[in-house]
Amino acid sequence: MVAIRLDEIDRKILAELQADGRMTNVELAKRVGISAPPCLRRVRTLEESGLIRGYHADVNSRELGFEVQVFAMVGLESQAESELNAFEERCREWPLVRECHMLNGEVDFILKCVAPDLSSFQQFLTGELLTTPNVASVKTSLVIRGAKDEPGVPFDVLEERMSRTA
Amino acid sequence: MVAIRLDEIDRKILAELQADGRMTNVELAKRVGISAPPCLRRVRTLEESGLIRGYHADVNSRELGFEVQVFAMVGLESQAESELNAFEERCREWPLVRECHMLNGEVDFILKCVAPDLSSFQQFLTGELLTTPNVASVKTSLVIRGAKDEPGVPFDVLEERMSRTA
DNA sequence: AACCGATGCGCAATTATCTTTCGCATCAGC
DNA sequence: GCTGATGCGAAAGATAATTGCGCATCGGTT
Repeated sequence: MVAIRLDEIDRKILAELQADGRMTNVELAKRVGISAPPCLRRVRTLEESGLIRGYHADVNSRELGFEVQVFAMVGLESQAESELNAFEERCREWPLVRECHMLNGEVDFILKCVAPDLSSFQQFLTGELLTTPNVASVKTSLVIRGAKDEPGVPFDVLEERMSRTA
Repeated sequence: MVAIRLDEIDRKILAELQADGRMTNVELAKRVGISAPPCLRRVRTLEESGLIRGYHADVNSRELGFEVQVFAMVGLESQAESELNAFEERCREWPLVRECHMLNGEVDFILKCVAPDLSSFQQFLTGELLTTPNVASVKTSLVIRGAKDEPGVPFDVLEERMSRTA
């Protein structure tokens, strides 16, 4: 993963593909103001550099049958590095856990979970999470409703910064 | 948004496009075991039904210059519906706030934020979030490191459920 | 049991897009 | 003012998307 120098065209490409990852290359090229071949080369470079990690369809989880979304705050008994790694590895194995972030402050981890219904989440909570060794405390909060869920990063903030730096 | 009956092929399509949203239709068709034309028709139907909300490139935010990721727990003075809506609307306008979920329990909202660096987050926190009317308390937690960040939903859990129902 | 409309498949042909190759322009460093 | 590196655009062949159409299957009906 080499550090890449991005020009404005690259940033536009990223912004466009973040907004619509299935855009055709010719459409993308048109929007960023270059022809298709160099545009494709830039996209490939961005992919290979790791700046673009992948492309994902944004699936409506509720419609699909995942009615429940929960944030879980987890505290561990021991914060030794090996214990932290062990817990993270567990999280990677649990399909209902979609995100796991280590935090500063009183809580060690925050988990974003989904589940088909409350009872299957409770089952996961009591049967899996709470019985995991080294887990000291778990506080869960149900998502009542979602107000905003934007994927990725705000490119307008980035552009603003770039123009100030330049 | 009509309720759609999904068969196994549809679920496979969703799973594949969630994993790789830029897959060509012919490749997708091959993987789910039908020919290209009906596969494309199914994808269009899934898009129109709202089950597929869109496609997004997964951009490496840290590489791009967003070094800081923060979870903010927000409590409001008043939880009247109009006040809740007003706060949600504010969140939608803040580019640094990527997600905003209303929670049950002591905290009213959880916000997932990104920022280029700590100082620009502090600036947002003190200059915007904390000065917003009706905001009673904000507790922030910096993400030390990310352990898991899977987009979308676990289709294997879904398949399991379906087979039990059938 | 035979009919029949609805649904959904695959094949084939057309159109659009992707991808490679090549030559040319620009620019930094010497 | 030379020279190598970089990146552009045009053209062409390969691949994929998209449309039209005929056929099979499946329920519901007579």
